[in-house]
Amino acid sequence: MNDRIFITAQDVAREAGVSQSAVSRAFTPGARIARDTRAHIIATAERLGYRPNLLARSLNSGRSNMVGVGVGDLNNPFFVQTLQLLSHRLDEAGLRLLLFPAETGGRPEPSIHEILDYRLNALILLSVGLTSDLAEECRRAQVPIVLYNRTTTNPDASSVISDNMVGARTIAAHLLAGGHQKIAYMAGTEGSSTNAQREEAFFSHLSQQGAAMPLLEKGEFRMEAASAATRRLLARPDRPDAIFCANDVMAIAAINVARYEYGLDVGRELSIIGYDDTPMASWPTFSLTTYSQPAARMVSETVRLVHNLQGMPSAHENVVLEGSLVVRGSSRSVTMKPA
Amino acid sequence: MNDRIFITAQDVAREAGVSQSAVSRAFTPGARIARDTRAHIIATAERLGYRPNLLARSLNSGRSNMVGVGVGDLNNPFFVQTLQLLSHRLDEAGLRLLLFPAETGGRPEPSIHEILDYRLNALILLSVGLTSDLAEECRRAQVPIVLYNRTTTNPDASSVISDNMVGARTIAAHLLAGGHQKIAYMAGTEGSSTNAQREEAFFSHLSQQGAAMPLLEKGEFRMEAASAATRRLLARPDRPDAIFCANDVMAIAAINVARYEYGLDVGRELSIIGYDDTPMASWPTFSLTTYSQPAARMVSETVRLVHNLQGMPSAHENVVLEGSLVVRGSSRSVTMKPA
DNA sequence: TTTTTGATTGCATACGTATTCACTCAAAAT
DNA sequence: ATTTTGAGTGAATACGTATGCAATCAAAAA
Repeated sequence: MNDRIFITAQDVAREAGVSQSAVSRAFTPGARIARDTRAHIIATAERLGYRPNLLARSLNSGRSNMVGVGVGDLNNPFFVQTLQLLSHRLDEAGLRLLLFPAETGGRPEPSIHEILDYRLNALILLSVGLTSDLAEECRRAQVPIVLYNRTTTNPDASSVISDNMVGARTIAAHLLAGGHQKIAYMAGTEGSSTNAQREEAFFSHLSQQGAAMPLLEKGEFRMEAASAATRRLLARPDRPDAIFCANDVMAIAAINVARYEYGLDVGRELSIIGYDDTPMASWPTFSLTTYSQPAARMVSETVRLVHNLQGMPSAHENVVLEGSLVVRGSSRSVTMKPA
Repeated sequence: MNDRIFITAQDVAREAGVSQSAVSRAFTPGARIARDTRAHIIATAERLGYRPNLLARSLNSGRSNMVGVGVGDLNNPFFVQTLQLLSHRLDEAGLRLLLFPAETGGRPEPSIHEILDYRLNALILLSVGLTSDLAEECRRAQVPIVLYNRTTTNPDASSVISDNMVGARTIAAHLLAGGHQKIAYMAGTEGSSTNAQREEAFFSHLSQQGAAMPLLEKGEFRMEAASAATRRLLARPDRPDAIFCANDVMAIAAINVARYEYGLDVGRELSIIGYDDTPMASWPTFSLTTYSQPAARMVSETVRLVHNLQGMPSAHENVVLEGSLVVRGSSRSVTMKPA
């Protein structure tokens, strides 16, 4: 069927007058082989244009040195940033990144099943929910799971998140300090731990402080849904004076709608706050107040987990990092006098 | 070293009372095997939790069904969009996407060398220049190359681009029709075919029409460089009344600087035009006039090429697709009366 | 009834590398 | 001079699958 011809270790061995084992050893750091022999073999290999077949190596060693990375929504710059960092960090760690679309329209992709059969060192899910089916399948395929920006109660998976409770409470406090009277929460994907934690902490902090129950709309972490949600909020007679959006993408959609469809002065008439601190948030057009997730550290922790899970597949860990509030112009910080 | 234990075809064979070949055939569509035998084997396999080892399969067949995708700058939404489309299309085609960072600070990554040893079906470079060294290396590794959004004179590579000459000329004509007197061109990465074609066509069309030679600044296709370039242009005594930026990212940087640092009314006092038609371009804040590159079709063509190159590694092709001008508010279309 | 056909199946081997084991031989220790 | 040591090497085998080849056997053709 296939007629591609490659130079193998056998060929090099023949040409160099040694055994195939010797060639293998010449390319294995720390293997027992004489200085001169190695030099000679390397030279011959170079001359013949030999390259070790990584598939064969992986098959032999039982691991592919590849990490599967499932991503849900690349329209979210936070995940693009993460993916970028991840590709570099994994690269530095000598691991290859197998990217696959994790869900299309909410349903998990079929390809994820096939991916697992590559003897992956680990599976990283970027903001993708973990079904128990998938967890079970990974267990059987002996592929450790690391959730990024999601948690789970499943003990068979690790996770790396930032402290959503603290973040949401900090934002609630910031809004109260700004003297906002009518606050709204724009929720992300229902059922995601990320949204659940932010929503829960936001509502409970407001309630603890004796503030009114916030309005609630669903934006699914996505631009279009968030635009629609914003319209519903702003069309109300008792229009809110502050919206906390569960991520930056929705916040930017909200700003666009508020400013260009309702002519509102965002930051004065209406405060809008996001979550993530995406690069765009700092652009002057948006100047978005938001809660920064430490992407670089989150990625570092993720890669560390992947490494740790190599030896001990069951050494699962749930990492929670601290973020920080970034105040910009889209929210007012001090109470305004009534007009 | 490694103690992971997997169920192999051998195990299934023993359990089902058949040979290993039979098991293999049971999982190979179109193989000669009896209906009942197959059913029995599949059932046994299911029961034991058997999954075929794709590494072994790839080693045997000589191709990994993986495609390497090298990406330079994920800060550019056009490539994010492309990556997104690509991940779905490749998936549908039964191919896996091996993502790797193609260049860090201008220099190609070392990992690209290692990637090639995975018996890739093809290597796709997203807006990354092809050095002759790399081309040679791919030739030896027998991995066909497809350049996306770049061309090359190298006959060992295919390419998919949109017609940059037509695009740039169309924009030049649009600016002239708008009565602009002092036009500037903000260049992308020097030495890239993409920039070369746009620059060449833009300049030559203006010159053919008897317009003045445009100003030239370099923005490297990147936001920060573009902001700096915009400042240099707008600080001039003979400030331009139009800037054609060689991509959307730079155009948006230019809008931000013009509007928030120089207080200019973009679209009236200063026309700014981009290239790509990134999702952001249509946001009301920017309302960017730009030239649309047909990402979906470009990706389809790319995947088609990857398929075609399977059998005939030398059947290289250079595909050029048509784009279209998208006029929005950031440029004026009609001549304005002098104030 | 004999021959032909064609569908199933197992055996053996290939894919290309890493690694264990046993062996050789020179240097060091006794 | 003899034993011990240890470095260096090759032969053999394992990793898990796919497939060419030959063998088997029942059905169909003669």
